[in-house]
Amino acid sequence: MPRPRPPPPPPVTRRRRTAQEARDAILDAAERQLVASGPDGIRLQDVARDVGVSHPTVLHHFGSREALVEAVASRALDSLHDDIVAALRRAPEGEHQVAALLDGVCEALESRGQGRALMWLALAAPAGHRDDLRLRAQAEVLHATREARSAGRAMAPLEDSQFLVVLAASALLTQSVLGAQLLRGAGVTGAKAPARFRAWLARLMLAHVEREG
Amino acid sequence: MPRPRPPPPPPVTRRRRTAQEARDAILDAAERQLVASGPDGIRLQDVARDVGVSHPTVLHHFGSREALVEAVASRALDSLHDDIVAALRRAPEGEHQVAALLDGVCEALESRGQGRALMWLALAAPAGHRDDLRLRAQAEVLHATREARSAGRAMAPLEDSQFLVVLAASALLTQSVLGAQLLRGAGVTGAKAPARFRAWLARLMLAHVEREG
DNA sequence: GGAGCTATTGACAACCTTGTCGGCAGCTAC
DNA sequence: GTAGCTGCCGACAAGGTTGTCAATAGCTCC
Repeated sequence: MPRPRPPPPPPVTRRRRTAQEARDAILDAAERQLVASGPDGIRLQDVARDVGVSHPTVLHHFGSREALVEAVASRALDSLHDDIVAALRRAPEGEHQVAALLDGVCEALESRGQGRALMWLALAAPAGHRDDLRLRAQAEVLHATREARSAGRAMAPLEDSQFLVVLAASALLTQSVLGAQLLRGAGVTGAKAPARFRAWLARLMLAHVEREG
Repeated sequence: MPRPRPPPPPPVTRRRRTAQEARDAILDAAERQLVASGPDGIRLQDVARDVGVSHPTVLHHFGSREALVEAVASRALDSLHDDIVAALRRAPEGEHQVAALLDGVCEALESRGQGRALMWLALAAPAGHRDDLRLRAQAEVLHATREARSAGRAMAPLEDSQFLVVLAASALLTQSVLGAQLLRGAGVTGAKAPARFRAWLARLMLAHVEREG
């Protein structure tokens, strides 16, 4: 007779969510952990406490820690991708197009720490496992725009547009991870330094495009 | 009488290093772990096994895991800084100066995974703890060079040089972490893609400097 | 009101990690 | 050779992690 009645359990009333609500809440908490401490920093106990459930509940919904990490990583990358696509679509026409575009992507990378999440995952990935940065389409759009503008004049090769996209992605991603740290390290001061840097980068890219076609 | 003689220990002959040799070997192993799995991935047991000692030996030499991580991080960052300074000094004069410089810094970042180590540490750092990227001196050297060249003509502000250095650092660092992943994601193919990208970046920077003074 | 489904839970197990401790064993100096 | 310093080790402790399981308790449907 092993303890037929454990000490009368405190008459707490359990909250019962739908499976979807529970999964979402758990993913939210896990994503915060991912951004803050990386995939290895995701602890079932912490996530559970954050959501207000016990850790077996997390396992009930995701099966294993590994599956949870996979789920949160997929969701974060998809959401980042969607945000970036939305930012690109939102970019206005005209002179300040590039600057606004960079600002939009920057917002997508930094608003919820998605840039950090991406970098964590890239570092932790077992040697090129996640290789879908999905920049190809953006490079092609940029190149098509340049072709339309050039109107038959000398035209830079496709690789030039690809490199431009890679350069912008590198700069914005690094900014989202290192924050103002890199700028401060170089001696740039002021609260608006990141914004100034983005504007400068936009001018640099624009000048390059106008020079090279 | 608790086991006065455990099964006669296998007559292995211990290897006895000097304290310095042991510390260095342990740091080497811990650094490999740091590059591969980040600071959180450094396990005393793994490091010890890698070196060929028992884990209490590691604790004997460093006192605690935290101290070991701190030591390996400091050593890695110092070594990276030294390598980069050496690469900058080595850069030749003349037209291909910038390209060679980027190649040198790239080598310093990638040869032993130092770029990955830096990014791991930046991500894991508790909100701007390590802020010494030490780019300021390099920005100032670049600016001085430009001033000497400009010879009194219109001169870009110091911030322009600082942004240039930040941009180059971002691109090279991202390359060292994401490797060819980013380039492949943008649609760039070929084994020499990273080198081509660096050469392209060098031309871009050079063109900017010649345009802006 | 009652039955069934299932989200939820406490208790437990197995494992791994850091850290401590006493003692063993190379190396050096005398 | 032998005494001492100290690098090194086996064994153990304490705490934290993931994962299992049987049981509980909300919610919906009848």
